[in-house]
Amino acid sequence: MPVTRGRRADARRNVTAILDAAVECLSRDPDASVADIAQAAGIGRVTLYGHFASRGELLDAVFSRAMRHADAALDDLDIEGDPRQAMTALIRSSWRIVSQSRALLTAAQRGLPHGRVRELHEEPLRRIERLIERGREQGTFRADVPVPWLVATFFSVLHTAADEITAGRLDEAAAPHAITGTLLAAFTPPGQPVPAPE
Amino acid sequence: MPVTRGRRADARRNVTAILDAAVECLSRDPDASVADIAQAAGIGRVTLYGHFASRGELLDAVFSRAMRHADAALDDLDIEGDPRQAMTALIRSSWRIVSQSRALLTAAQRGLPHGRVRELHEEPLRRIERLIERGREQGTFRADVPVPWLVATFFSVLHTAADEITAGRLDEAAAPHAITGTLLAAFTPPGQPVPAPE
DNA sequence: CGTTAGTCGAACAGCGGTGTTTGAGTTAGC
DNA sequence: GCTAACTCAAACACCGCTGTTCGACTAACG
Repeated sequence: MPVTRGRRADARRNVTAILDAAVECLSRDPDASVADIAQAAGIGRVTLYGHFASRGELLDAVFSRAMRHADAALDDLDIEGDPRQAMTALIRSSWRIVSQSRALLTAAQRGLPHGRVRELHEEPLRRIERLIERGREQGTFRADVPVPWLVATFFSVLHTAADEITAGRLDEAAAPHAITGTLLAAFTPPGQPVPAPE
Repeated sequence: MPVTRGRRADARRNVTAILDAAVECLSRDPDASVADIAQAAGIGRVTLYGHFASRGELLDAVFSRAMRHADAALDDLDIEGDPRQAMTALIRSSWRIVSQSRALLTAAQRGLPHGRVRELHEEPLRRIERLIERGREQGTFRADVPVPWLVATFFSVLHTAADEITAGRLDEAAAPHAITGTLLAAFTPPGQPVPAPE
């Protein structure tokens, strides 16, 4: 019952402590146990179960909170104007978020029911979709492949970059250039020249 | 002890039956248990352990066999000539393989030690690397991002397409066009026009 | 046709996780 | 300062999985 209001102050404090600890633990190990998380939060396992009925419920809460934060961070971003410039900005902001909480995604994909991850991604996803559609109408982005495919490509490239960095095959400093370069090229309509990134 | 020669005929038959069943089970459920696999192979669990000392060893055998098959399938493919055309051909062939055994990869990533999956990917991976390098030297592919990054992009896009199909968001028939279109664009040097796929 | 390699089911031990109960202790809030 | 809300450690039952052992059975191979 993680209702955050009407409860005692220490209870509320504990809920966020659990959530924070969960983020930390799951980022380190996507299979982290409830016991691990409780310990990292500095509370007893029983207390945790007092707030979240099951491991799944906790996972859901953790991930959906992270997505809310991500979406909020994207809120103060100007999506209007030249689609290509807007896209570059959107990529940069998204990259910051993804590169931070990539491990969390793995945990969510492993422990949440099929489709739930996507469901929680819905809002930030629609942002990208809208921008792509606008760019298509103006002829800036390619129209010979479906929009959902371009959206998927967007996410895919970001996550791949994160993976490559963790694997030590991609320099963290070189990532932004590689990502934007790749995505802007992937979005360019056949026949048009690939824009130089940055 | 999966030494395939010098053993009795039924033993050899069983080993391949196990491997086949494992592919089938793990494709359906990446967390399939040893019991599931044994049952699907039509043999006892004990017999399976007679051939593979542990779950991990079985998984390794399954996946490395799959990779050997994949690499062999790529062998009769002409990589010489125009890099762009060669790349298109390589993408098509790789796509056939990936789209078939994508679920297997998930199982391998989950159950094999870190890096082992990549290790087994090494040979087919080098194929792509060589082609990309050749294309760079000729100015056909972009040189402003690292080669390993382009290789990672290659795999990433293929796997994403497979995921999108399973999720029902991408039409199977539309996939090849989307994939080659995206990858050829992503590989194009800044300033050069994006080639029309196919 | 005999020997040996291989198979089989049942049963066991061990592990690590989840989720629950109990009863006593502590802290917030009025 | 009283009470209700909350915390906590320990212990429990339960689950499914892995990997092993046993002894009997059966099929391959020479």
